[in-house]
Formats: sequence, C-alpha cells, structure tokens
Amino acid sequence: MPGDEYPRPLVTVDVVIFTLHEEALQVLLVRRKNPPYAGMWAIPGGFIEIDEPLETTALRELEEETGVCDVHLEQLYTFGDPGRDRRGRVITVAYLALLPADRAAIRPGDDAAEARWWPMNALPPLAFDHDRILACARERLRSKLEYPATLAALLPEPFTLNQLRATYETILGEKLERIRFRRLMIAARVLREVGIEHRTVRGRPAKLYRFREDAEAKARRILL
Amino acid sequence: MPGDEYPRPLVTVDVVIFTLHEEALQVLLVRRKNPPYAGMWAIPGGFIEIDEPLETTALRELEEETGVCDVHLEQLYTFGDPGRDRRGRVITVAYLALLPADRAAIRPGDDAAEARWWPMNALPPLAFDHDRILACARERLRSKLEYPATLAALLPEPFTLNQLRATYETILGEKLERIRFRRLMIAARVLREVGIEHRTVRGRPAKLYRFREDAEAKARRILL
DNA sequence: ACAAAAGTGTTGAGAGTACACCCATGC
DNA sequence: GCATGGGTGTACTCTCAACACTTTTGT
Repeated sequence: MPGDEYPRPLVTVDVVIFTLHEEALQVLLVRRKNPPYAGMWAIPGGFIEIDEPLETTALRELEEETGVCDVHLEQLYTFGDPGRDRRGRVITVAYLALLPADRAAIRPGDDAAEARWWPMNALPPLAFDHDRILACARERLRSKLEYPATLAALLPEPFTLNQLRATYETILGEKLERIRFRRLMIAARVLREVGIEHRTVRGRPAKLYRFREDAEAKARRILL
Repeated sequence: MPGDEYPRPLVTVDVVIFTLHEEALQVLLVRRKNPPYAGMWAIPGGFIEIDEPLETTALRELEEETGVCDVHLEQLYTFGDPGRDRRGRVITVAYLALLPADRAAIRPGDDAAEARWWPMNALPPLAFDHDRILACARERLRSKLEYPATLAALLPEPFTLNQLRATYETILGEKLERIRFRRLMIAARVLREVGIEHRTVRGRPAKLYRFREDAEAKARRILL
C-alpha cells in the first residue's frame, strides 16, 4: 500500500470538559494508571480505533473513563510536537465539552484509576503537555462568552439573570456591573422569559429565562 | 513499546494558502502526480516526518511543492473521518496561510507535477475532502475581517483605504459603502498614515497606510 | 416596617450613518 | 475647465453607561 513508506505516529483524542461548581470553573481529570506519568492527573482521552471518527473516540473515551456521556463536542486544537509524549510521536486532537452543574456527577471507569473535578485555579501537576491544552481550552471558553447561547450547555435551565452573570464572572475572572449586564443581555435578544423564581431567602424573586432556540446572536460589549 | 498495541494512522499536514489577484480570492493548488486522485488538483501538503513539528512539515511541503516560503501559518482544523482517503486511515491537520499579491509568483516543485492559483469561485474538482477543507478555510478567513491587522499578510504595504476596502469586498463577496468603511477603519485606530499615493490616473491621490504594529484592535461593525 | 434583592425610567455622552460638500489630480 | 476619485463637516439617530428610583419578597 502506498503509505507504507511513511512514519505512522500514534494518535489520541483528548477531551477537556468544564463545569461550574461552587463559584469556580472546574475541569474533569483522570488519574493515570499506566506509565508514563502513572499516578498523575490528565485530561480524559485515548488512542483512536482505526475505523472510528475522531468525535466517536472522544465520546467513547470520555464515557469509559468518567461515565460522562451525551455531551456536545467542539474541536479545540491539535497538539503534535515531537517529544510531548515519552512513548514516541503522539499526536493529540483535543476537544472541548461543557457540562451543566446538575449533570456533573461522575463515575470513574476502568480505564482510569480515578476521576474527579478540579478547580481551574488549583490544578494538580498534569501529565504530558496537558497544562498547555487546558490553557488553550480556557481561552476558547472565554471567547464563547460573546455568544451567550453557547453557555446553555453550562447552565441548568431555566436560570436567573444573576446566575448567568455569575457564570460570566467566573469564566472571565472579574466582576460585571449588575444593571449593565442585564440590559446588554436583554438587548441581545437571546433570552426567553419562562416564569418566576421561587424565593427561599429574602428579596424579590427573579424572573427565570431560557436561551431562545434560534439564538445565535452575538452580545456585543459583554466582554470588557 | 507501550503504544504498539494501538492502530497507527497516517498523518498529513495540508496548507490552504490564499492570495488576492485580479479582484478575486485565489487559492494555491497542486496537481497530484500519484494515485489516488492522480492528475486531480489538491491542497499542497504531505506526510509528517517522525521528528518534525507539524508546522515544520507544513512549511517544508509548501516550499517543496510550490516554492512558497516564509509565511505565517495558523492551524485551521483537523480532518480525520475514516474513508476520507482511499489509502487507509489518514488524518490531516490543515493550516491556513496568507500571501500578499506581490509575492504570489510560484515555482512548482518536484513533489507535484504542477502548481497554480485558482480563483475560489471557479475551482476545479478537488481530490479527497479538500473541498470541505477549503470551505472551512474560507470561513476562517471571513472571521479574520473583524481584526483588520490580520490582513496585513494579504496586502502589499503600504496600501490605500480603497485597496483595503476592495480586499474586504472580495473576501466578503459584497460591496461596502466607501465613506462608512473609511470612518470605521479610522475609528478602529489600527492604521498609521505613511504618505501619499503617486497618481497615474485621474483623481486626487490617496493617502497611504500601514497597519500599526501594536494593532490588535477589533473593528466592530465592519461585517454587515 | 425594614432590609434585601430584582427590576425600571431617565438622562447625557459617544458612536455610527447619510448627506452634502470640498480637495487634488489628469486630461 | 471639468470629470474623477479622495477626503471632510455636520446633523440626526441609536446605543449604552450611570444614576436614582420602584417593586416584591422574607423576617
């Protein structure tokens, strides 16, 4: 066959999956069982099968290692520097996924010894160049804030405007002005009012919203 | 070695390189010498060497096949569907590059029988899934219009505002209002005045501009 | 009644558009 | 001079930030 004279690297697919929990951005990591880096934490992922689309590999490995399934994937970046894996030339196609807090319960699978959420601002030492991959994922997540509807995958619906604002604040790592945020979101026409909150603490109950199904609109000026 | 039990696909790196010529967006393609798809047109690219970073492969193949060198590359997307290449499982990491018109002279290399620029609106039939890759590249290029400074790589500097507008119009495929465009570009503060055009035809000579070196600023509202 | 949280009205500054207009050149 | 393309002045519109304000709840 024609390709036989060319070197064949190994190819893995890794998945950075984020959720929000306790006012912090969290990422799902697995503890590696096998060398290299046995015992260290890493992004879930694994080698491709020969007849398997890349996204299928991503979903399969994610479920095998963490029990998480049924998420939307977005291709992030491909990391292929020689030397990034001691096992030889390994090229990794990284994907990004988001999980709403109410689905963030995880069950470690058999491929990995252990799986748990880690806050992005207090990560353990990571295997391979996974710190670089996480930095890349964080950037991508930030850029998604311009399109509020993409955060649907990160919020339990319905939500209040203040929950949405807290989400933005967590991802941006800075405070946003309450009234300004409200007005910009309303002006972006991406939300649909679906009722009113049931208050358990003092204060006026907030309106509840969902994202409009057709909402691709961009919220200008949210980032600042 | 640990990875030996896993399937090893072939990996190629392909480069979509655009230029502007005669009011049209052009892409550099090579005619394939070898099967599969021998004689058909394809994006320049080739198989990785085992110790070579992906970008190095991209630059090497580009130069070998077309003579183009010294360009800035941006990773575009990784295409890995099984069945996209008859030779077996081939995963392709696609890159995007831009070339100013005054450097668009090309010299076909020995890897490919022939290389030439094709206008994006009159492409020949393409090998593999390269039509998909081109569609992806075109989208990415469009999205770059929000950051005018990235077009520096596509324009001979210095340039007039009308040349810049023509660039936008070509990429967008629609006319932009002259005065509106001028004012938005000036307001974006990404340009530096560097002199005045030498007129050969009738009309007032235009001012010449370069992009400011520090200009990452975003020009809002250009796209419409 | 009061504190707390949610939501609204209003004003003023600034950005963007559309129009008419002025400027510099070749013929 | 005048046609042609480049550049500016101006007035009107629209958006958005900042402020004070009202509404709705739990205690």
